[in-house]
Amino acid sequence: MASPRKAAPAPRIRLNRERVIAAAIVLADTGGLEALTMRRLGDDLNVEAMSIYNHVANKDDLINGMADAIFGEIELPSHSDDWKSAIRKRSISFREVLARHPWATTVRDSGTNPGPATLRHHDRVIGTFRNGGFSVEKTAHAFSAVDSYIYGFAMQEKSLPFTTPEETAAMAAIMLAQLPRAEYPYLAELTADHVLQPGYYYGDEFLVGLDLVLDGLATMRDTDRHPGSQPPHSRAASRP
Amino acid sequence: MASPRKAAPAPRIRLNRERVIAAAIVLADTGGLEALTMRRLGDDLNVEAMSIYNHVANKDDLINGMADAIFGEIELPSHSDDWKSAIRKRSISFREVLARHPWATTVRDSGTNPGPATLRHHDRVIGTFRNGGFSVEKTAHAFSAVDSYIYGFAMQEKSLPFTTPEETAAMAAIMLAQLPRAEYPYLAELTADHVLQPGYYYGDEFLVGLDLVLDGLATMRDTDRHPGSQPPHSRAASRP
DNA sequence: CACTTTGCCTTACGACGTACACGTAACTGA
DNA sequence: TCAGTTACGTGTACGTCGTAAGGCAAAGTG
Repeated sequence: MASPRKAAPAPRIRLNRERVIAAAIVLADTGGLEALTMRRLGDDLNVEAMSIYNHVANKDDLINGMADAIFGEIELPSHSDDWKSAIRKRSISFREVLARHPWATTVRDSGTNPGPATLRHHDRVIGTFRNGGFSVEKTAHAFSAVDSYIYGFAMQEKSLPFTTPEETAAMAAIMLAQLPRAEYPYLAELTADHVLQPGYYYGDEFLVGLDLVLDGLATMRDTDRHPGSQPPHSRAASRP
Repeated sequence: MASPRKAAPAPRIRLNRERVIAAAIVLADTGGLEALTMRRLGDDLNVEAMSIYNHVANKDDLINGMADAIFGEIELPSHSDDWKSAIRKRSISFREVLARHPWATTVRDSGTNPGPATLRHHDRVIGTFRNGGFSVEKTAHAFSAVDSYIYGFAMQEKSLPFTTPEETAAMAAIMLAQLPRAEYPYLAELTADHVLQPGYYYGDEFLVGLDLVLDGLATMRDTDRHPGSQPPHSRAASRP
Protein backbone atom coordinates (compact mmCIF):
# COMPACT_ATOMS: atom_id res chain seq x y z
CA MET A 1 0.00 0.00 0.00
CA ALA A 2 1.11 3.54 -0.68
CA SER A 3 4.09 4.42 -2.78
CA PRO A 4 7.46 2.79 -1.90
CA ARG A 5 9.11 5.92 -0.50
CA LYS A 6 7.67 9.25 0.45
CA ALA A 7 4.54 7.66 1.90
CA ALA A 8 2.64 10.93 1.73
CA PRO A 9 -0.85 10.26 3.10
CA ALA A 10 -2.22 13.10 0.98
CA PRO A 11 -0.26 15.54 -1.12
CA ARG A 12 -2.06 18.41 0.64
CA ILE A 13 -1.88 21.35 -1.72
CA ARG A 14 -0.22 24.31 -0.09
CA LEU A 15 -2.05 27.47 0.67
CA ASN A 16 -1.19 30.80 -0.87
CA ARG A 17 -2.58 34.29 -0.90
CA GLU A 18 -4.44 33.83 -4.15
CA ARG A 19 -6.19 30.65 -3.03
CA VAL A 20 -7.14 32.30 0.25
CA ILE A 21 -8.55 35.38 -1.45
CA ALA A 22 -10.41 33.35 -4.07
CA ALA A 23 -12.06 31.18 -1.43
CA ALA A 24 -12.93 34.23 0.64
CA ILE A 25 -14.62 35.82 -2.36
CA VAL A 26 -16.70 32.72 -2.95
CA LEU A 27 -17.70 32.72 0.70
CA ALA A 28 -18.64 36.40 0.69
CA ASP A 29 -20.51 36.05 -2.58
CA THR A 30 -22.61 33.30 -1.11
CA GLY A 31 -23.40 34.61 2.33
CA GLY A 32 -22.28 38.20 2.41
CA LEU A 33 -19.36 39.66 4.29
CA GLU A 34 -20.80 38.53 7.60
CA ALA A 35 -20.57 34.92 6.51
CA LEU A 36 -16.85 35.37 5.97
CA THR A 37 -15.17 34.24 9.16
CA MET A 38 -11.67 32.96 9.46
CA ARG A 39 -12.87 29.62 10.79
CA ARG A 40 -15.33 29.03 7.99
CA LEU A 41 -12.74 30.12 5.46
CA GLY A 42 -10.33 27.68 7.00
CA ASP A 43 -12.90 24.90 6.66
CA ASP A 44 -13.38 25.68 2.98
CA LEU A 45 -9.63 25.52 2.49
CA ASN A 46 -9.23 22.35 4.58
CA VAL A 47 -7.02 24.17 6.98
CA GLU A 48 -7.20 25.59 10.49
CA ALA A 49 -8.23 29.22 10.78
CA MET A 50 -4.84 30.30 12.05
CA SER A 51 -3.05 28.96 9.00
CA ILE A 52 -4.62 31.68 6.94
CA TYR A 53 -2.56 34.21 8.83
CA ASN A 54 0.53 32.92 7.10
CA HIS A 55 -0.81 34.48 3.92
CA VAL A 56 -2.74 37.55 5.01
CA ALA A 57 -1.82 39.97 7.78
CA ASN A 58 -5.31 40.05 9.22
CA LYS A 59 -8.92 40.07 8.14
CA ASP A 60 -8.73 43.64 6.88
CA ASP A 61 -5.79 42.77 4.70
CA LEU A 62 -7.76 39.83 3.38
CA ILE A 63 -10.73 42.03 2.52
CA ASN A 64 -8.47 44.56 0.83
CA GLY A 65 -7.04 41.75 -1.23
CA MET A 66 -10.53 40.65 -2.15
CA ALA A 67 -11.45 44.17 -3.19
CA ASP A 68 -8.42 44.46 -5.40
CA ALA A 69 -9.16 41.09 -6.97
CA ILE A 70 -12.65 42.32 -7.75
CA PHE A 71 -11.26 45.39 -9.47
CA GLY A 72 -9.27 43.08 -11.64
CA GLU A 73 -12.52 41.61 -12.94
CA ILE A 74 -13.70 44.90 -14.36
CA GLU A 75 -13.24 45.28 -18.09
CA LEU A 76 -10.75 48.08 -18.64
CA PRO A 77 -11.79 50.88 -21.00
CA SER A 78 -10.63 50.07 -24.49
CA HIS A 79 -8.02 52.24 -26.15
CA SER A 80 -9.62 51.90 -29.53
CA ASP A 81 -13.09 53.12 -28.60
CA ASP A 82 -13.97 56.77 -28.24
CA TRP A 83 -14.09 57.89 -24.63
CA LYS A 84 -17.82 57.62 -24.31
CA SER A 85 -18.28 54.07 -25.42
CA ALA A 86 -15.09 53.02 -23.68
CA ILE A 87 -16.35 54.41 -20.38
CA ARG A 88 -19.81 53.08 -21.03
CA LYS A 89 -18.56 49.55 -21.54
CA ARG A 90 -16.35 49.54 -18.50
CA SER A 91 -19.19 51.07 -16.43
CA ILE A 92 -21.54 48.30 -17.42
CA SER A 93 -18.83 45.81 -16.57
CA PHE A 94 -18.24 47.57 -13.27
CA ARG A 95 -21.87 47.24 -12.33
CA GLU A 96 -21.94 43.60 -13.31
CA VAL A 97 -18.96 42.94 -11.10
CA LEU A 98 -20.54 44.76 -8.17
CA ALA A 99 -23.77 42.86 -8.70
CA ARG A 100 -21.80 39.62 -8.68
CA HIS A 101 -19.99 40.63 -5.49
CA PRO A 102 -22.45 42.79 -3.58
CA TRP A 103 -20.25 42.88 -0.47
CA ALA A 104 -17.69 44.87 -2.45
CA THR A 105 -19.82 47.98 -2.47
CA THR A 106 -19.25 48.52 1.24
CA VAL A 107 -15.52 47.88 1.30
CA ARG A 108 -13.63 51.05 2.06
CA ASP A 109 -10.24 49.91 0.81
CA SER A 110 -10.12 51.71 -2.52
CA GLY A 111 -9.54 55.08 -0.95
CA THR A 112 -7.08 54.15 1.76
CA ASN A 113 -4.66 51.68 0.28
CA PRO A 114 -5.60 50.60 -3.22
CA GLY A 115 -4.02 47.50 -4.68
CA PRO A 116 -2.36 47.27 -8.09
CA ALA A 117 -5.52 46.23 -9.98
CA THR A 118 -7.38 49.16 -8.46
CA LEU A 119 -4.65 51.62 -9.37
CA ARG A 120 -4.42 50.25 -12.87
CA HIS A 121 -8.15 50.51 -13.32
CA HIS A 122 -8.24 54.09 -12.10
CA ASP A 123 -5.30 55.06 -14.25
CA ARG A 124 -6.94 53.68 -17.34
CA VAL A 125 -10.24 55.38 -16.67
CA ILE A 126 -8.56 58.70 -16.03
CA GLY A 127 -6.45 58.24 -19.12
CA THR A 128 -9.53 57.57 -21.21
CA PHE A 129 -11.02 60.89 -20.20
CA ARG A 130 -7.75 62.75 -20.72
CA ASN A 131 -7.24 61.35 -24.19
CA GLY A 132 -10.90 61.96 -24.90
CA GLY A 133 -10.28 65.65 -24.59
CA PHE A 134 -11.15 66.28 -20.96
CA SER A 135 -9.03 68.75 -19.03
CA VAL A 136 -7.49 67.54 -15.80
CA GLU A 137 -10.17 69.28 -13.81
CA LYS A 138 -13.00 67.99 -15.95
CA THR A 139 -11.52 64.54 -15.77
CA ALA A 140 -11.79 64.74 -12.00
CA HIS A 141 -15.42 65.80 -12.32
CA ALA A 142 -16.17 63.04 -14.76
CA PHE A 143 -14.43 60.35 -12.77
CA SER A 144 -16.21 61.36 -9.60
CA ALA A 145 -19.63 61.60 -11.22
CA VAL A 146 -19.56 58.32 -13.08
CA ASP A 147 -18.11 56.23 -10.30
CA SER A 148 -20.37 57.78 -7.69
CA TYR A 149 -23.33 56.85 -9.82
CA ILE A 150 -22.14 53.30 -10.33
CA TYR A 151 -21.33 52.70 -6.69
CA GLY A 152 -24.57 54.21 -5.55
CA PHE A 153 -26.61 52.24 -8.03
CA ALA A 154 -24.93 49.00 -7.01
CA MET A 155 -25.63 49.77 -3.38
CA GLN A 156 -29.27 50.47 -3.95
CA GLU A 157 -29.62 47.40 -6.10
CA LYS A 158 -28.00 45.27 -3.45
CA SER A 159 -30.22 46.58 -0.68
CA LEU A 160 -33.40 45.66 -2.49
CA PRO A 161 -35.05 42.59 -1.00
CA PHE A 162 -35.53 41.03 -4.42
CA THR A 163 -33.59 40.42 -7.59
CA THR A 164 -35.60 38.71 -10.29
CA PRO A 165 -38.70 40.33 -11.85
CA GLU A 166 -40.88 37.62 -10.29
CA GLU A 167 -39.52 38.24 -6.81
CA THR A 168 -39.89 41.95 -7.39
CA ALA A 169 -43.55 41.67 -8.24
CA ALA A 170 -44.21 39.42 -5.27
CA MET A 171 -42.38 41.63 -2.79
CA ALA A 172 -43.84 44.82 -4.20
CA ALA A 173 -47.34 43.43 -3.86
CA ILE A 174 -46.74 42.60 -0.21
CA MET A 175 -45.17 45.96 0.52
CA LEU A 176 -47.93 47.78 -1.28
CA ALA A 177 -50.56 45.92 0.73
CA GLN A 178 -48.91 47.00 3.97
CA LEU A 179 -48.32 50.56 2.85
CA PRO A 180 -50.71 53.23 4.23
CA ARG A 181 -51.72 54.59 0.84
CA ALA A 182 -53.29 57.76 2.16
CA GLU A 183 -50.07 58.66 3.90
CA TYR A 184 -47.72 57.83 1.05
CA PRO A 185 -49.76 58.34 -2.11
CA TYR A 186 -46.87 58.88 -4.49
CA LEU A 187 -44.93 55.91 -3.24
CA ALA A 188 -48.08 53.83 -3.61
CA GLU A 189 -48.64 55.10 -7.11
CA LEU A 190 -45.08 54.36 -8.16
CA THR A 191 -45.29 50.87 -6.72
CA ALA A 192 -48.66 50.05 -8.22
CA ASP A 193 -48.30 51.68 -11.62
CA HIS A 194 -44.64 51.00 -12.27
CA VAL A 195 -42.94 48.47 -10.05
CA LEU A 196 -45.88 46.08 -10.18
CA GLN A 197 -46.19 46.27 -13.95
CA PRO A 198 -45.12 43.04 -15.61
CA GLY A 199 -41.49 42.90 -16.61
CA TYR A 200 -40.29 45.59 -14.25
CA TYR A 201 -36.72 45.05 -13.18
CA TYR A 202 -34.81 47.63 -11.20
CA GLY A 203 -31.54 46.76 -12.90
CA ASP A 204 -32.92 48.25 -16.11
CA GLU A 205 -32.68 51.68 -14.51
CA PHE A 206 -28.92 51.45 -14.64
CA LEU A 207 -28.46 52.32 -18.29
CA VAL A 208 -30.91 55.19 -18.11
CA GLY A 209 -28.95 56.93 -15.40
CA LEU A 210 -25.62 55.98 -16.88
CA ASP A 211 -26.41 57.48 -20.28
CA LEU A 212 -27.79 60.54 -18.59
CA VAL A 213 -24.49 61.01 -16.79
CA LEU A 214 -22.43 60.30 -19.89
CA ASP A 215 -24.40 62.76 -21.99
CA GLY A 216 -23.93 65.32 -19.27
CA LEU A 217 -20.21 64.71 -19.31
CA ALA A 218 -20.08 65.16 -23.08
CA THR A 219 -21.74 68.53 -22.72
CA MET A 220 -19.45 69.49 -19.88
CA ARG A 221 -16.41 68.52 -21.90
CA ASP A 222 -17.32 70.94 -24.66
CA THR A 223 -18.30 73.79 -22.38
CA ASP A 224 -15.37 76.16 -22.09
CA ARG A 225 -14.51 77.22 -18.62
CA HIS A 226 -11.09 75.66 -18.49
CA PRO A 227 -9.61 75.27 -21.96
CA GLY A 228 -8.08 71.93 -21.06
CA SER A 229 -4.37 71.20 -21.00
CA GLN A 230 -2.58 68.49 -22.94
CA PRO A 231 -2.70 64.95 -21.62
CA PRO A 232 0.65 63.63 -20.35
CA HIS A 233 2.92 61.54 -22.58
CA SER A 234 0.04 59.72 -24.21
CA ARG A 235 1.98 56.64 -25.10
CA ALA A 236 2.99 55.74 -21.58
CA ALA A 237 0.18 53.38 -20.64
CA SER A 238 -0.54 51.94 -24.04
CA ARG A 239 -0.37 48.26 -24.90
CA PRO A 240 -3.49 46.53 -23.55
CA MET B 1 -27.58 58.82 56.22
CA ALA B 2 -29.52 59.47 53.08
CA SER B 3 -32.94 61.06 53.01
CA PRO B 4 -35.62 59.72 55.48
CA ARG B 5 -37.78 57.93 52.99
CA LYS B 6 -37.32 57.20 49.35
CA ALA B 7 -33.57 56.94 49.76
CA ALA B 8 -33.11 57.18 46.05
CA PRO B 9 -29.35 57.29 45.43
CA ALA B 10 -29.94 58.81 42.01
CA PRO B 11 -33.27 59.37 40.25
CA ARG B 12 -31.96 57.33 37.35
CA ILE B 13 -33.70 58.50 34.19
CA ARG B 14 -35.47 55.69 32.40
CA LEU B 15 -34.37 54.44 29.05
CA ASN B 16 -36.47 54.56 25.93
CA ARG B 17 -36.07 53.77 22.26
CA GLU B 18 -35.30 57.34 21.28
CA ARG B 19 -32.55 57.73 23.86
CA VAL B 20 -31.04 54.44 22.83
CA ILE B 21 -31.06 55.32 19.16
CA ALA B 22 -29.70 58.81 19.76
CA ALA B 23 -26.82 57.50 21.85
CA ALA B 24 -26.10 54.82 19.27
CA ILE B 25 -25.91 57.44 16.54
CA VAL B 26 -23.43 59.48 18.55
CA LEU B 27 -21.34 56.38 19.10
CA ALA B 28 -21.38 55.41 15.43
CA ASP B 29 -20.64 58.97 14.35
CA THR B 30 -17.57 59.00 16.54
CA GLY B 31 -16.06 55.62 15.90
CA GLY B 32 -17.95 54.11 13.01
CA LEU B 33 -20.35 51.21 13.09
CA GLU B 34 -17.68 48.92 14.44
CA ALA B 35 -17.39 51.05 17.56
CA LEU B 36 -21.05 50.49 18.22
CA THR B 37 -21.30 47.54 20.57
CA MET B 38 -24.12 46.86 22.96
CA ARG B 39 -21.79 47.03 25.96
CA ARG B 40 -20.28 50.35 24.99
CA LEU B 41 -23.72 51.72 24.23
CA GLY B 42 -24.83 50.54 27.65
CA ASP B 43 -21.92 52.37 29.24
CA ASP B 44 -22.85 55.58 27.49
CA LEU B 45 -26.40 55.22 28.75
CA ASN B 46 -25.30 54.23 32.28
CA VAL B 47 -26.99 50.92 31.90
CA GLU B 48 -26.01 47.32 31.39
CA ALA B 49 -25.88 46.06 27.82
CA MET B 50 -28.83 43.73 28.26
CA SER B 51 -31.13 46.53 29.36
CA ILE B 52 -31.03 47.89 25.86
CA TYR B 53 -32.94 44.87 24.66
CA ASN B 54 -36.02 46.16 26.45
CA HIS B 55 -36.18 48.88 23.82
CA VAL B 56 -34.84 47.32 20.65
CA ALA B 57 -35.37 43.79 19.40
CA ASN B 58 -31.73 43.25 18.51
CA LYS B 59 -28.78 45.08 17.03
CA ASP B 60 -30.22 45.03 13.52
CA ASP B 61 -33.40 46.62 14.77
CA LEU B 62 -31.30 49.25 16.50
CA ILE B 63 -29.40 50.02 13.32
CA ASN B 64 -32.62 50.21 11.33
CA GLY B 65 -33.92 52.67 13.86
CA MET B 66 -30.75 54.70 13.52
CA ALA B 67 -31.10 54.72 9.76
CA ASP B 68 -34.66 55.93 9.94
CA ALA B 69 -33.67 58.64 12.40
CA ILE B 70 -31.02 59.78 9.94
CA PHE B 71 -33.60 60.02 7.20
CA GLY B 72 -35.56 62.30 9.44
CA GLU B 73 -32.64 64.73 9.42
CA ILE B 74 -32.82 65.22 5.67
CA GLU B 75 -34.56 68.40 4.59
CA LEU B 76 -37.70 67.40 2.69
CA PRO B 77 -38.18 68.90 -0.76
CA SER B 78 -40.18 72.09 -0.45
CA HIS B 79 -43.64 72.27 -2.01
CA SER B 80 -43.18 75.86 -3.00
CA ASP B 81 -39.99 75.45 -5.03
CA ASP B 82 -39.97 74.15 -8.57
CA TRP B 83 -38.95 70.50 -8.79
CA LYS B 84 -35.36 71.20 -9.68
CA SER B 85 -34.45 73.47 -6.83
CA ALA B 86 -36.56 71.44 -4.40
CA ILE B 87 -34.67 68.28 -5.31
CA ARG B 88 -31.40 70.15 -5.39
CA LYS B 89 -31.83 71.44 -1.84
CA ARG B 90 -32.87 68.15 -0.40
CA SER B 91 -29.99 66.43 -2.24
CA ILE B 92 -27.49 68.80 -0.71
CA SER B 93 -29.08 68.18 2.66
CA PHE B 94 -28.97 64.44 2.02
CA ARG B 95 -25.28 64.57 1.36
CA GLU B 96 -24.64 66.66 4.45
CA VAL B 97 -26.50 64.13 6.54
CA LEU B 98 -24.55 61.25 5.05
CA ALA B 99 -21.30 63.13 5.63
CA ARG B 100 -22.30 63.68 9.23
CA HIS B 101 -23.17 60.01 9.67
CA PRO B 102 -20.83 58.13 7.34
CA TRP B 103 -21.85 54.75 8.72
CA ALA B 104 -25.31 55.31 7.26
CA THR B 105 -24.10 54.81 3.71
CA THR B 106 -23.57 51.12 4.31
CA VAL B 107 -26.81 50.37 6.10
CA ARG B 108 -29.04 48.22 4.01
CA ASP B 109 -32.27 48.90 5.88
CA SER B 110 -33.89 51.35 3.47
CA GLY B 111 -34.71 48.69 0.95
CA THR B 112 -35.85 45.91 3.22
CA ASN B 113 -37.99 47.48 5.94
CA PRO B 114 -37.98 51.25 5.77
CA GLY B 115 -39.16 53.24 8.78
CA PRO B 116 -41.72 56.01 8.70
CA ALA B 117 -39.22 58.82 8.18
CA THR B 118 -37.74 56.93 5.25
CA LEU B 119 -41.12 56.30 3.67
CA ARG B 120 -42.13 59.90 4.17
CA HIS B 121 -38.93 61.10 2.61
CA HIS B 122 -39.31 58.87 -0.41
CA ASP B 123 -42.92 59.80 -0.86
CA ARG B 124 -42.12 63.48 -0.85
CA VAL B 125 -39.27 63.11 -3.33
CA ILE B 126 -41.40 61.04 -5.67
CA GLY B 127 -44.23 63.52 -5.29
CA THR B 128 -41.93 66.37 -6.19
CA PHE B 129 -41.02 64.73 -9.47
CA ARG B 130 -44.63 63.82 -10.22
CA ASN B 131 -45.89 67.34 -9.60
CA GLY B 132 -42.92 68.66 -11.52
CA GLY B 133 -44.30 67.04 -14.62
CA PHE B 134 -42.46 63.71 -14.64
CA SER B 135 -44.37 60.65 -15.73
CA VAL B 136 -44.43 57.71 -13.36
CA GLU B 137 -41.77 55.96 -15.35
CA LYS B 138 -39.56 59.02 -15.61
CA THR B 139 -40.01 59.61 -11.92
CA ALA B 140 -38.59 56.16 -11.30
CA HIS B 141 -35.64 56.99 -13.52
CA ALA B 142 -35.08 60.29 -11.82
CA PHE B 143 -35.37 58.93 -8.32
CA SER B 144 -32.96 56.13 -9.06
CA ALA B 145 -30.42 58.35 -10.79
CA VAL B 146 -30.29 61.11 -8.19
CA ASP B 147 -30.21 58.88 -5.15
CA SER B 148 -27.68 56.55 -6.69
CA TYR B 149 -25.44 59.51 -7.31
CA ILE B 150 -25.83 60.84 -3.79
CA TYR B 151 -25.26 57.50 -2.11
CA GLY B 152 -22.26 56.76 -4.26
CA PHE B 153 -20.75 60.15 -3.72
CA ALA B 154 -21.17 59.89 0.03
CA MET B 155 -19.56 56.49 -0.05
CA GLN B 156 -16.55 57.65 -2.01
CA GLU B 157 -16.19 60.68 0.19
CA LYS B 158 -16.30 58.55 3.30
CA SER B 159 -13.69 56.16 2.02
CA LEU B 160 -11.15 58.88 1.42
CA PRO B 161 -8.40 58.89 4.03
CA PHE B 162 -8.72 62.64 4.51
CA THR B 163 -11.38 65.28 4.95
CA THR B 164 -9.98 68.80 5.20
CA PRO B 165 -8.06 70.42 2.31
CA GLU B 166 -4.91 70.40 4.46
CA GLU B 167 -5.17 66.72 5.18
CA THR B 168 -5.92 66.11 1.53
CA ALA B 169 -2.79 67.86 0.37
CA ALA B 170 -0.67 66.06 2.94
CA MET B 171 -2.06 62.63 2.12
CA ALA B 172 -1.96 63.22 -1.61
CA ALA B 173 1.69 64.22 -1.40
CA ILE B 174 2.52 61.01 0.44
CA MET B 175 0.53 58.86 -1.96
CA LEU B 176 2.02 60.56 -4.96
CA ALA B 177 5.52 59.98 -3.63
CA GLN B 178 4.81 56.25 -3.31
CA LEU B 179 3.07 55.97 -6.67
CA PRO B 180 5.04 54.42 -9.54
CA ARG B 181 4.54 57.33 -11.93
CA ALA B 182 5.63 55.48 -15.01
CA GLU B 183 3.06 52.80 -14.37
CA TYR B 184 0.18 55.13 -13.54
CA PRO B 185 0.89 58.34 -15.43
CA TYR B 186 -2.66 59.64 -15.56
CA LEU B 187 -3.32 58.99 -11.91
CA ALA B 188 -0.08 60.75 -11.11
CA GLU B 189 -1.01 63.69 -13.29
CA LEU B 190 -4.42 64.04 -11.72
CA THR B 191 -2.93 63.89 -8.25
CA ALA B 192 -0.13 66.34 -8.92
CA ASP B 193 -1.96 68.84 -11.13
CA HIS B 194 -5.33 68.78 -9.47
CA VAL B 195 -5.58 67.14 -6.06
CA LEU B 196 -2.35 68.74 -4.86
CA GLN B 197 -3.35 72.21 -6.04
CA PRO B 198 -4.07 74.54 -3.12
CA GLY B 199 -7.69 74.60 -2.03
CA TYR B 200 -8.65 71.29 -3.57
CA TYR B 201 -11.45 69.63 -1.66
CA TYR B 202 -13.18 66.54 -2.94
CA GLY B 203 -16.50 67.59 -1.47
CA ASP B 204 -16.65 70.36 -4.06
CA GLU B 205 -17.16 67.74 -6.72
CA PHE B 206 -20.58 67.01 -5.32
CA LEU B 207 -22.40 69.95 -6.85
CA VAL B 208 -20.78 69.47 -10.22
CA GLY B 209 -22.12 65.96 -10.53
CA LEU B 210 -25.43 66.80 -8.93
CA ASP B 211 -26.15 69.61 -11.38
CA LEU B 212 -25.09 67.40 -14.22
CA VAL B 213 -27.64 64.82 -13.16
CA LEU B 214 -30.37 67.40 -12.57
CA ASP B 215 -29.83 68.99 -15.97
CA GLY B 216 -29.98 65.56 -17.52
CA LEU B 217 -33.26 64.88 -15.76
CA ALA B 218 -34.71 68.17 -17.01
CA THR B 219 -33.87 67.14 -20.54
CA MET B 220 -35.30 63.70 -20.02
CA ARG B 221 -38.50 65.13 -18.62
CA ASP B 222 -39.13 67.10 -21.77
CA THR B 223 -38.20 64.33 -24.15
CA ASP B 224 -41.36 62.61 -25.29
CA ARG B 225 -41.32 58.90 -25.12
CA HIS B 226 -44.00 58.46 -22.54
CA PRO B 227 -46.37 61.42 -22.48
CA GLY B 228 -46.66 61.35 -18.70
CA SER B 229 -49.87 60.63 -16.86
CA GLN B 230 -51.46 62.85 -14.26
CA PRO B 231 -50.06 62.81 -10.75
CA PRO B 232 -52.39 61.24 -8.15
CA HIS B 233 -54.68 63.43 -6.01
CA SER B 234 -52.17 66.21 -5.67
CA ARG B 235 -53.40 67.56 -2.39
CA ALA B 236 -52.94 64.36 -0.41
CA ALA B 237 -49.48 64.92 0.99
CA SER B 238 -49.59 68.67 1.32
CA ARG B 239 -48.94 70.61 4.51
CA PRO B 240 -45.21 70.73 5.31
C1' DC C 1 -52.45 48.38 49.97
C1' DA C 2 -51.85 44.17 47.03
C1' DC C 3 -51.08 42.80 42.42
C1' DT C 4 -49.40 43.09 37.81
C1' DT C 5 -46.36 44.84 34.57
C1' DT C 6 -42.22 46.85 33.14
C1' DG C 7 -37.55 47.36 32.94
C1' DC C 8 -32.79 46.76 34.68
C1' DC C 9 -29.25 43.47 36.25
C1' DT C 10 -26.58 39.05 36.58
C1' DT C 11 -24.95 35.14 34.69
C1' DA C 12 -23.80 32.38 30.89
C1' DC C 13 -22.98 30.52 26.11
C1' DG C 14 -21.23 30.06 21.64
C1' DA C 15 -18.80 32.50 17.91
C1' DC C 16 -15.63 35.72 16.65
C1' DG C 17 -10.49 37.74 15.52
C1' DT C 18 -6.08 36.68 16.55
C1' DA C 19 -1.52 36.29 19.81
C1' DC C 20 1.69 32.82 20.99
C1' DA C 21 4.22 28.61 21.12
C1' DC C 22 5.06 24.42 18.89
C1' DG C 23 6.06 21.03 15.39
C1' DT C 24 6.90 19.51 10.79
C1' DA C 25 7.57 20.06 5.85
C1' DA C 26 10.23 22.45 2.24
C1' DC C 27 14.14 24.70 0.82
C1' DT C 28 19.13 26.01 1.14
C1' DG C 29 24.05 25.61 0.44
C1' DA C 30 28.35 22.69 1.29
C1' DT D 1 23.73 13.87 1.06
C1' DC D 2 22.65 16.16 4.89
C1' DA D 3 22.58 19.78 8.54
C1' DG D 4 20.63 24.28 9.16
C1' DT D 5 17.15 27.49 8.21
C1' DT D 6 13.00 29.13 6.93
C1' DA D 7 8.11 28.72 5.81
C1' DC D 8 3.89 27.18 7.05
C1' DG D 9 0.12 24.40 9.38
C1' DT D 10 -1.76 23.32 14.26
C1' DG D 11 -3.40 23.69 19.13
C1' DT D 12 -4.54 26.32 22.76
C1' DA D 13 -6.08 30.38 24.79
C1' DC D 14 -7.72 35.23 25.63
C1' DG D 15 -10.68 39.04 25.30
C1' DT D 16 -14.82 40.74 22.97
C1' DC D 17 -18.95 40.27 20.71
C1' DG D 18 -24.48 39.51 20.45
C1' DT D 19 -27.93 37.85 23.13
C1' DA D 20 -30.91 33.91 25.78
C1' DA D 21 -32.71 33.03 30.52
C1' DG D 22 -34.05 34.12 34.88
C1' DG D 23 -34.28 37.09 39.00
C1' DC D 24 -35.59 41.18 41.36
C1' DA D 25 -37.10 45.79 42.19
C1' DA D 26 -39.55 49.90 40.70
C1' DA D 27 -43.71 51.82 38.34
C1' DG D 28 -48.25 51.55 37.25
C1' DT D 29 -53.07 49.87 38.41
C1' DG D 30 -57.16 48.15 41.08
